[in-house]
Parts: sequence; C-alpha cells; structure tokens
Amino acid sequence: MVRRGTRKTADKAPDIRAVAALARVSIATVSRTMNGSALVSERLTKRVWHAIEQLNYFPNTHARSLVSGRSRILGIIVENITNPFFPDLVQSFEEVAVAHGYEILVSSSYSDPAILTTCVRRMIERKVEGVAVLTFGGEEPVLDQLANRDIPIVLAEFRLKNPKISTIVLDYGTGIHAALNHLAELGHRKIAFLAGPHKLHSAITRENDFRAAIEGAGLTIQKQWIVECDHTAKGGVAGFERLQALKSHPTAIVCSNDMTAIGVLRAAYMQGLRVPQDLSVIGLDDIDFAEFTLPPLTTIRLSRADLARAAFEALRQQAEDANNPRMQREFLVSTSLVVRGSTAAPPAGTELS
Amino acid sequence: MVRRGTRKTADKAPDIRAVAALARVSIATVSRTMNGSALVSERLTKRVWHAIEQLNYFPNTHARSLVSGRSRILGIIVENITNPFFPDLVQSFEEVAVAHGYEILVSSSYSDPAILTTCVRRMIERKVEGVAVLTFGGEEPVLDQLANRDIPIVLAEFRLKNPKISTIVLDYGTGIHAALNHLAELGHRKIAFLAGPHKLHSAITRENDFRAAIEGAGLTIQKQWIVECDHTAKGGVAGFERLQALKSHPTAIVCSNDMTAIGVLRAAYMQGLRVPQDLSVIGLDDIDFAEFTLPPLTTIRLSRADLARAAFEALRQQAEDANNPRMQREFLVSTSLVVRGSTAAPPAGTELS
DNA sequence: GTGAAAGCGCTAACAA
DNA sequence: TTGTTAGCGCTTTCAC
Repeated sequence: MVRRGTRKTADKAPDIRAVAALARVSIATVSRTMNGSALVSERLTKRVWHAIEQLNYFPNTHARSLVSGRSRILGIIVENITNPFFPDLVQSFEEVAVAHGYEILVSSSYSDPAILTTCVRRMIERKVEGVAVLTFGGEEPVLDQLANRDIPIVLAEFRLKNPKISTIVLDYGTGIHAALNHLAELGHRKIAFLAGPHKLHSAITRENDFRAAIEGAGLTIQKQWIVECDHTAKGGVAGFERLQALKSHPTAIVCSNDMTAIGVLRAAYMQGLRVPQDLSVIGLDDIDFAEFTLPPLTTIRLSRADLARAAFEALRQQAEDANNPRMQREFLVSTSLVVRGSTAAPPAGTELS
Repeated sequence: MVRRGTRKTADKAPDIRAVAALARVSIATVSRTMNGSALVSERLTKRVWHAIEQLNYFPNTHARSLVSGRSRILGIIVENITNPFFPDLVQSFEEVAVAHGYEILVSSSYSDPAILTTCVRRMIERKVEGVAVLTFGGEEPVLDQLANRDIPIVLAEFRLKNPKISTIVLDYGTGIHAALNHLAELGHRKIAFLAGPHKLHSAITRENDFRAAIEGAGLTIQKQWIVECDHTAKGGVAGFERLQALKSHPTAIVCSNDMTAIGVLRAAYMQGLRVPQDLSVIGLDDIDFAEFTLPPLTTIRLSRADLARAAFEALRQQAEDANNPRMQREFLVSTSLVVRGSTAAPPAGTELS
C-alpha cells in the first residue's frame, strides 16, 4: 500500500495537478504524456509516468469527456433477455468495445416505447458516441432524438430513410437455403415453418426467406404448414400442436428461432414422437444452448459475435468519419447451417400420406 | 460552434445556458429547477420546464459528475458469460440500478487477474460509486485499489477482513437440504455429488453443504461419489462417466450447478439411461434453461434477482451512509428446491446392489 | 427567491 | 519542447 507522508487515512483520488507537482512539470505536460502526444521529451515522459504510478493516478473520464466532447461510450439497446440471444450479443459487443477502449451502456427496451424513450434519454445524457439498436423490432420514431443530435446509429434488420443511420442486413437466406437443401437431401418433402411474431421485422424476413427457399427447392408452400408463433418455447409447443391437429403432418419443422425449436422438441417428447427418427427439427440463431438440447439441435447459426462486430464497426466508422459527408452504410452478416442431431431421414412410408 | 438563435440545422445539443436564456432566468435557476430544489417559485419553475421541453434539453452527466463528484454509476464484475448464470445476474442488477437512477458498468474478469486489473481501472476512471464483485472467485488483492479510494464494494460469497467491504452470504444449505430430503422421500440412499472446480469459493461451499446435508440425512459420505467437475456441461458428461465406471452406481446425482446437470442428462441419454426412471438428477442455480431440458430439470434455485437486489442494496447503503462509520455489512440470499421432472423413485432392486 | 461567480479535472490553443 | 490559460456544462456557495 502506497503511503506517502505519514497520514494514515486513505489518500483521496489524486488529480492531474498532484501528478504535475510530483513530476515537477505543468499539468499540460502530464496530459500530453498520458495522451501519447509526441512532443514530450523522454526525460519528462519518464518522470511523469513515474509520478503517475507512484500516486496511483487514474484520469477522470468525466473531466476528459467534458472538455474533449468525446465520451468513449457506445450505447446498445436490445429487446430483453428472456430470449437467450441477447445476453450473448451484449457480451460480444462489450468485448469488441472494450478491446477498442470504449465503454458500453446497455439498455433493454422490452418493446415498450416509453422505456425506449428513457433508454434514449440515458444515452444522450451520457453523451454516447453511437448507439446500436439491436431490438429487431420497429421502434424508429424515438431514434430521431439521437439522429437529430448527430449521434451515429446502427440498426439491425431494417433500413431507415434517415441517411445518418447505418444498417446491418441479416442474410438469413443463405442459412435457410442450406437447411432446406439438407432436409431435401435427407428425403423430406413435407416441411413446415413455425414463424415468429409478425410484429417483429426479423420474423417476417425469416418467413419470407423460408418461402423463397421452399420454392427454390421446387416444393410448394402449404399454407397450413406455416404457423405464426411467438419465439418462445411455449409458443413452439403450441405451434407443434397446431401442426399435429392437421390431417397431413410434416416430416420436418423449421423454426424461426431456437426457442421455438426447443418447444417443439419438448412437445414431440411429450407425445412420444422421437426426434429425429419420427420428426426432424431445425432451429435458427444457434444460441449457446442449442448444443445441449436432447437431441442436440440442428440449427441455422446467426453469429452474435459477427453481428456485434458489425455493429461496432458501423458505429466506429460513423464516429470517426464525423467530418466526412455521412453516407448511409450497409453491413452484411450471414448465416450458416450447423448440423447436429435433430435431423434425419423421414420415417419410411410418409411420402404418400 | 454552438449556435443559438434561429437556425434550421439540427440544433446541436442545447446546454443549460440555452435553457436559461429561453426561460429568461439564470443558469442557477435552471439547475435548481432540475434538481428539485425547493427554492424556486412556481412561476419560474413552469417557465424553466417549458424551455427544457421546448429545447429538448438533456443535462450532461459528465459535467454533473465532475462538479458534484457523484457519477451515479455502479460497477459490476462477473466472471464470464459462458455460464448462463451471469447474463441473468447482470440483467437483474441493471434493472434495479436503472430503476433507482443509476447506470451500470459491466466487466468480465474471465478469472484473469490482469483483466481484473483493467476492469478495476475502468471502474475507477469512470468514478463508479460502488462495485459488485460477483465472480465467485478469489481475486481479492486488486480490490484494494477500490477500497483504498473509499469506493464501496460488495462481494458474493466470501468475507474479507477489510471492513469497508460488504458481503453477500449465499445460503446453499437450505436448498441442498431440501433436495436431499426430496431424494430421501423418494427412496434414494445412494446419492452422488458432481462438484465444481475447487478454485471457486462457491464450489467448495456447495460441496461442503452437500456433505453436511448427507450426514444430516443419516447417510454416509461415499468418497468416490463426490467427483470434482468444472461447472460445464462437458464436465458433467465426464463426471457422469467417472461415476458409471464405479462398481456401485448412485441412483441419484446432485450437481454443483445446472450446466453440470445438463451434461449428466446428455450422458445418460447417450447411454440409454432414462431420467428420472433409472436415474434422478438435480441441478443448482435454476438457470432459465433448466425449465426446458428434457426432462425439465429439478434444481436448487439461487435467484439471480435476489442476488442482484442484495448487491445493489449493499452498495447503496454504503454509498449513502458514506459519512457514517462504515461497518461491514452482511446480506443473505437463500436457495430453494424447484421440483420438476428429473427426479423420481429409484428403480426397484437398486437398494441391495 | 434569484443571480453572479467560483470552480470540478481535464484538454487544447496559444505563448514562450 | 514546455508552460499558461481559457473554457467544457454543470452545481453550489454567497450575495442581493
């Protein structure tokens, strides 16, 4: 424990003046040294660092932000964490951000405009240098608050007319296509889709991509085999039951997200249907847990790390090119199929039913 | 740079002076109004709020923190998020914090002292008003940096001699006891424990509580039935296999955490052992996912929300009683048994083997 | 009740 | 190269 002088009390946070005094230089020199400015002689640089260490000095970021106008804080708004997709995403975002010397400010919007407003308020008050809006929802209007203040924004999933807002386009098509190919190769022809809630932009995109892929595979879309669920396990159970109530059953079910697939797994288990022997199931997202379901879930991976990286990159570019004419940028994050244990050839004889 | 007046360009962030000007009062009055100071006449209060709204003004927290010395930021350090326990915890902590007007600064220590040092540095630089260290690990030394600066700290699991540090005591005993009672009532006598890594303080506590509960239940501890795993699913698989390699098999396995239990579920499934008919499994934590395993996992719940609330409360008390002689406080968070589908009576005839 | 003015700890002009 | 100084946007005495 460093204790100078002979006082017993814990030394209160030293400031730049204390460092300057100890190093016998001006506070400007201390500032320059810390910020790696080239114009400090080696002799003084050494003395300053020495003083900094000796005093255990940490610069006050609030003071720094106040004068420089840069907070080095990035905001991230997600929907909520009931869906295991989000914590992962936040963690990944935090990792990239911290690696680049940024702090992050996390907010959950819970799809509630009032809460979103508060989130935005917090972001503005803390002077964030950019905000990643990864709610996959549709709450644009409030974001104008940010845009009007020239705060960079990146949005997953949809393009806004506002040119100041960058977009991350999620290419579900590739993964869904691969999934259908996989299923087709196994011999499936009767494929259902458990969709997400239509209020979610991403859910609609996923569904459309599924439809396109079905047709691309030369199959025809069966209306009753596309049922809207709510992206929860419970919803998956319900969706599965709806499917079972039909006269003709699909041999494979593709789900709009992993939670839905987990519900299907559960419902099938309860009904004594074996996965994958009697029924193939495919999820989407590849949440950490997909690996540990019984059987392990075949799923379409949407990498949270990739998404987080793209969001960070988008924000950084916007922030650093603040002077450049800000053009609308687009970033692409792709998906891929991860084959695990929930898919297999359909049971014999189902081709005819 | 700041342009007041009637420009059409996106007005750059208005400041307190702009508000004062519009409301025709001094900036002091604006400040007082915002902070709810009683000594502002109703007439001016109204005018000020009106101006604030009209300008869409948000106070700059950095400036505020700088002058007031209070940042309204709380730090939280967790281990990492591979274990699904943590994101939940962070989310709960964020919720309480935001509800009380605090922001949070999250850091993962990854059990790496070097990273922890950086975390602590970030916390100090941002002038956090308290830090919740919920790593369940044993990285005390660095924390002195915080303690020395009189920053309140709350630690889960262990007591430090430092009187400035509050502690949250996790009462696993209650839950583990209930679990063993449950098992005993079902008829189990041969109960194994898949422990966590001994470097984790919490793992050791859990194991000790298990031993105590076993003896409390009138059973004797079988050394080979307590095996150290690593709190991952993979570790659970390995632990299960170690158990199966023994001549005498337990009829029930209690796991130090849910991930381990999930590994056991998986390994049992692979070996064709049915849970719960052939083997009962109990987890600990009650992560969100425990509800969705096949079968749904019976587990000992350690509420992340309770833990987060306790941590927040501890910090707030310390922060607000800054002047009071700071005494070491202890908070208790309890556990309870959640019975789901992974436990049942042992298979007939196993009593004798 | 209200306003003027002194900083909080730092960065960035500008001087030397 | 180094030091001096003027604020960044706010809170908070201290006068009035």
